[in-house]
Amino acid sequence: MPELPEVETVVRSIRPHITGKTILDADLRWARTLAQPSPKKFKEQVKGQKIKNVTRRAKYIDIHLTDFHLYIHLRMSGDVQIRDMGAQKEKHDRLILTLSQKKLLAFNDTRKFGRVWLTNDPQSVLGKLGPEPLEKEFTAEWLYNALQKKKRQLKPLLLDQTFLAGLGNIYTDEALHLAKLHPAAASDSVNRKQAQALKEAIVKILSEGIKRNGASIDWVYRGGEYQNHFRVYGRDGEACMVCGTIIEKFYVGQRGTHVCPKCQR
DNA sequence: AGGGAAACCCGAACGC
DNA sequence: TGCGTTCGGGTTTCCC
Repeated sequence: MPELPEVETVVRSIRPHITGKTILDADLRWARTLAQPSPKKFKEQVKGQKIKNVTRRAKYIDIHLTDFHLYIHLRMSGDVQIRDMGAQKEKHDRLILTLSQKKLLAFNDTRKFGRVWLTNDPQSVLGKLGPEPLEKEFTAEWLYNALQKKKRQLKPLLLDQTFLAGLGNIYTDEALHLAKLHPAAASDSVNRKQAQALKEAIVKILSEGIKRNGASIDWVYRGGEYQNHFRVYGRDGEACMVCGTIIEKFYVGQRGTHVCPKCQR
């Protein structure tokens, strides 16, 4: 399931292959994939656009075009693939862009949760996002102050993309374990030292995920192997790698949550 | 404001 | 083996 490190992996893998190419045609295979604008307008507008660059903001893939930004959010099961012209269509393809130089860009998404936007106003898509955890703006001081201003459980707050943009369920569990903080703890109960530890844990966990090309639980295509290095995620019933206590699983804010009851108070 | 629930989806995993 | 049920993941939206 694509979280930030998986999205980063996709961006890095497609960027060198599509930058500089022109979009010749668009085949929209499931209308609801498109969040904005209408399918007809989308096709009109995207044709003839040249791909200038591919970047990432939080979990949004940002394809910079001549006059627009094409944003793709992979949500749960999405993937973006480059294929040769004439390649067989795949079962869960939602959008296929025909590119110059006989290439195709396919957005494939089994569970149909992923969405695509075409706009010349980045704010309309990204406007509400919080800071980027791997940028300089994300400091321990900022985190401490931001946590103080809220009275929410730590994990749901960290998952809130308007608070901090990029953490998903897996990496949040991992970061909280590394920082020795309990997911249900009140955000304003975290002291400066703990905020510092949490900041460092988040950066470390995300960087580690990127280094290992993502976790790929049911997202096998990229072959990420971070899943072999989970500290707590999916390890309920097994021993904590730090203290040997049995990892527990319960729900916080409707999300499956994994915790070492001894390390995380 | 924050929390809970439901909705959107499918396939894998599970129970019988 | 086959069939029905449950689960999970990211995000939005609605309700209390």
